[in-house]
Amino acid sequence: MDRSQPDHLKNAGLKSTVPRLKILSLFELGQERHMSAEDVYKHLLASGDDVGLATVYRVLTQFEQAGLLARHYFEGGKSVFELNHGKHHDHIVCLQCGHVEEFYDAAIESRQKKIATERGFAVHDHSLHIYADCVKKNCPHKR
Amino acid sequence: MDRSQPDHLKNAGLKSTVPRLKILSLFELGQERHMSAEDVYKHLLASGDDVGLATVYRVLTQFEQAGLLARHYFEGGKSVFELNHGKHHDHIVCLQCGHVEEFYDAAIESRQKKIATERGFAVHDHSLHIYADCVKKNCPHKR
DNA sequence: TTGCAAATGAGAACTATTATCATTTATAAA
DNA sequence: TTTATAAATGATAATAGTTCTCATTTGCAA
Ligand SMILES: [Mn+2]
Ligand SMILES: [Mn+2]
Ligand SMILES: [Zn+2]
Ligand SMILES: [Zn+2]
Repeated sequence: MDRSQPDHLKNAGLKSTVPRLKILSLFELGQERHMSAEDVYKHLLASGDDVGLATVYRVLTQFEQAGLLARHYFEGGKSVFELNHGKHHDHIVCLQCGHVEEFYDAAIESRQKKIATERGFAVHDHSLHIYADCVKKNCPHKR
Repeated sequence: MDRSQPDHLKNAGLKSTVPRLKILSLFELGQERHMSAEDVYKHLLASGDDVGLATVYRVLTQFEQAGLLARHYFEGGKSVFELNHGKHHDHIVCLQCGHVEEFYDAAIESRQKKIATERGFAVHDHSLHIYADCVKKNCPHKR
């Protein structure tokens, strides 16, 4: 059986407050999969929920630490977050329209691990971002 | 025959000014390979050369656009620069000591291109950063 | 209900970077 | 060589993203 949002928070050791529930459902409703703090803040404002920007930042970081969200650092400085479904993947970011596409390649993953291990590193994590233009599709995701 | 620094600048369409020459030789002397704007600024101060911080930022960006330097966005927000020797490579960053190690893997590179192309993207560039602890070496590169 | 640690919100502070603009400088013409 | 001038510089203001501070509010357990 599915668990409710308050349970998700409780399991993460976070008490279920109004701002946390609102932010979590924003991601779970899946309107937009990858969102910056500012994106989240604006979505909340737009739906009449007034949550402080500082709270948005705090909650996003807490959710990341609790494993509910994953944070990515794309070019452009601001971090973006997405629901953490436990499946690691990498990203292609379209430089024209900002569209983000996900991929996973077992061969790339294993070569990375091999390379780092051979050199005496214990891998924590990695990021692989491909910056490109979605030419064939003629950028259907204008922003 | 090797070309002088002023020639490097001239070839890049940049006139050879004192700050530009100082910044270029800082990278060419190779004391530190990967440097942030702040790193460059501090090195210059330390050697008695007073170049404005704004100039450091401007020159680094110009050198990047001219192809003299490559810029990387590691986690932590600040960009780092290194001499662009024309050979693309990726990075392993030690989370303990900050040491940066470089690698190149043809298999990873070609899989990336294949994946992006199959999905209709024209790749501009990519970044692959592995974040790790250099355990075997017991972090010999303390910062 | 009440108690209170935890969470929140408003705004200050901070960090990295870019913009503004008066002054200086590299270079090319005279 | 001077000189003209467009480009470059440096001080500092401004901006963007994010974190910190602290007085007030709130979830929740007794
Ligand atoms: Mn994703
Ligand atoms: Mn490098
Ligand atoms: Zn990956
Ligand atoms: Zn690569």
